[in-house]
Amino acid sequence: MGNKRLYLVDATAFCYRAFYALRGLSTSFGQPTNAIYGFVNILQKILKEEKPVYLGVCFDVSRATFRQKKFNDYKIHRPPMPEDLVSQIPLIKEVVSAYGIAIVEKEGFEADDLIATLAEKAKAGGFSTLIVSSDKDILQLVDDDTLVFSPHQEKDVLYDRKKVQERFALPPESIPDIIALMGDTADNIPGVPGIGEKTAGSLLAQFGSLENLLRNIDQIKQEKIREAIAGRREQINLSRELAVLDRRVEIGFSPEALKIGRPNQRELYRLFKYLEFKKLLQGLPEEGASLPQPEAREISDKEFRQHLGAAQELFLYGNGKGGLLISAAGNFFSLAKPGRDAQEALADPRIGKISHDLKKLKVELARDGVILAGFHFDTMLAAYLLNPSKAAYGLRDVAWDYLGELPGGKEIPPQKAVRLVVGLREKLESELREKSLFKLFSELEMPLAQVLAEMELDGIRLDLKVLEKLSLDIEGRLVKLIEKIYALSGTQFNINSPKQLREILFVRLKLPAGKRSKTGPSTDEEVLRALSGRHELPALLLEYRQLTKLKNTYIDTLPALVDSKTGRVHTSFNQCGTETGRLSSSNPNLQNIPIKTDIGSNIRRAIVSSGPGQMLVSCDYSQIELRILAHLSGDLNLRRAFEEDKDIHRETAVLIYGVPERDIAPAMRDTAKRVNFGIVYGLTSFGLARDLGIGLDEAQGFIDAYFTRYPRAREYIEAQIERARREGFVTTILGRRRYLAEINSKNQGIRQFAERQAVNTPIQGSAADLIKLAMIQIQEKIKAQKLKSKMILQIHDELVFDVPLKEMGELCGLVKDRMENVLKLDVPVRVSIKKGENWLEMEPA
DNA sequence: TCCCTACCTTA
DNA sequence: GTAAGGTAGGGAT
Repeated sequence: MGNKRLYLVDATAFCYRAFYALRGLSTSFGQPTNAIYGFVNILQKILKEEKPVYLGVCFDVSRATFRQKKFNDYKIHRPPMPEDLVSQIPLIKEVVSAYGIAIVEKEGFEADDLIATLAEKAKAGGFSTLIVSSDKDILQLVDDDTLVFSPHQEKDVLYDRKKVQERFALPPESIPDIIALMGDTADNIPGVPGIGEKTAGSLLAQFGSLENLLRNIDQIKQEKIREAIAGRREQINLSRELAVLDRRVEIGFSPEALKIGRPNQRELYRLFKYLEFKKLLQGLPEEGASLPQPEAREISDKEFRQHLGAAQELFLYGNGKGGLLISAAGNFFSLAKPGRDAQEALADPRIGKISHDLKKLKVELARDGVILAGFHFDTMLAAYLLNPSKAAYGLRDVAWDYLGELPGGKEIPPQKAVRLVVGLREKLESELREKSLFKLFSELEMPLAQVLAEMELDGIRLDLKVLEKLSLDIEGRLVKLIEKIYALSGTQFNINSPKQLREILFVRLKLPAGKRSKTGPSTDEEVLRALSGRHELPALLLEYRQLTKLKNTYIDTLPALVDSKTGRVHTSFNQCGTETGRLSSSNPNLQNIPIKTDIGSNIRRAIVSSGPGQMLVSCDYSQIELRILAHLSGDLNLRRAFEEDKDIHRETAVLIYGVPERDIAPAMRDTAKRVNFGIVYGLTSFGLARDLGIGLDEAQGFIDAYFTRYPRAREYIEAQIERARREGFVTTILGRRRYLAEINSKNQGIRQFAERQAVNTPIQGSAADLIKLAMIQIQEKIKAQKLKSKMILQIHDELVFDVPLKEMGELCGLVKDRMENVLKLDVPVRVSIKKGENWLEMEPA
């Protein structure tokens, strides 16, 4: 055969598949794009892997196909193409054309028939054909010159005669016979009930052909199948006719017409930009890449002062090598290494610094001994406040969202980056002002960024000896534990693998499976605890899990993160890592150091003050979220409880059980405590029942009682949900926003999740506002009073300080004052203070 | 090497 | 029932 190969793609089939596989993808203005995205990905895969020269993309034009005319029932039961898919078809065709690829379609014919015809004609023209399709009935076309490629998530399959034979035990010619028996849901061809791929195959193998089978129905051994086939002769014959593809559609075939032309990059860029396909855009050459940009001239430190002039603002972007790209007073220039004059300007708080992620820049510059101060405008933080729910806040992401520019390539050239920052600053500032977020931005997040940079740079001292000893202890316990686990299991396996563990527990030991995870029976803590009464193994597994978790996550990991220069660990506080306004911490995450179990909390003994004569001080907000609920809702009973300095959980127990305080048993207080927690999370009867291990009715009873006694808490909760529905977002005490797009979802589960977020976000976010503001003021005071104390950690409602003994009194006083009085709430705010040599052994200060 | 799932740690 | 980050396994690449 000729060495030229024709590629034919069944576009309609892939559009359907992508449409149902990638639910929910659409542009910001509501154009669904899931089918387009899925199709383009398949197309790119073919282009990349096969490098076709001749390629045709075939579409159905399905109004009154010849099949419908011929067979009245055909596809009349099939619902019309969904509206959201219909709207994507023209766009897919535009993309295909932009790639320089021919579209094949003919009024009244399906893609399958066009493919059958073209493959037939290609043969005569000396081409071999590779059909790209996931349809079963296309396999009837497979022969020596015609192959079918079926791209699949797990495994692509290339069908030749042998492969078809392997799968169906029959040659390609028999495919219509198979479909006549088993049906084809994708094509709405009815099958015989009870007959699937296997039965159809074995029947046909036995009788040779459908025709022969129908002639000798009485020879079918299984009674049920015999009767089913006998009763459907007519339908089976019709189905077979439907399954046979038409290889003689009147269509011209000129191979040259299917030769791929030059892709129109501009058109692809326009389409992908319109469709908001960021990843695909990055694969294209950058728009205007050929246009030269004015060069940012490298200047010496001597020239710096001239270029700076009287500028009060500096736009900065790090080049990653300690150098800087700078824009000042409209001049663009670069600085290989900041000299004396430049360093002075960088450290001068009166000269405002503008960049994307100033905290990171400050930390990087500090490594070279360069001080950065005067944080003025951070485009990353601005974008975060405008919408804290974005997946990423890199310069590329923000430039795309607010300037519609998508810098290509892996890294944005610093030259380009500083220009983007200049453009973004103006745009973002006006949006912040429009949404009344500018004050929160400039008076809270901007100064906080500087505080966080200082905390990161200071770092935390570890006592490595403590960790070393813990590691050895645990190692020893694990060795014995593993031995016992293997013995009880009767085999050695990877205990860390939930998959293998599942096999041991539920197959080998035949223990009863509990709840299911996505992939099978769960082996999580709850399940293991439930099983621990029936067998020795689950309890050992729980201990194993706890010990390996502690060892791998903390004990053996923390020492590796000690900086060799400073001898300390320097966590990163992520200022745009949460949707509520909280901080997050990583590398290492010091916000989830164990405390709840004895064995775990030992790790805290390794987190120590910076030296002799220093102590750690931990300052904790008491019940801050419930106090904020009391403030925001104005509920009288909640407010009174805090004003009278009551134990809030006890008080809640009194109210929901309706008994005097002296009759509140510890278990009752505990129940009330869980209800209080639940309220803050957007309580449901289902969730509370699960947590308390009680029935739904009983849980609902507690919730009803709660809201009867705290009526304005209920009003507040309803008002938040209502607000989110009406305006699309909720806000915190300082006006921080979180958009909740799914609050009006038609899917009940999704909608209710958004409702719980609407309840929780103002509370959690307001608490975050409060502590962030306190951190700024505390840092100011520490500096103003020239204290040596350092704020080293924030754990959502707790601040940790490293304090010289002689500053203890002063520091504790100022911290307590700022934390408690930073904002005036309608209820008192309480902070408790503990001190100690390490973060575990602490006593009240 | 990258991505997803399962599990577990915190407030 | 809210909000995070980290590790390991395992499969796709």
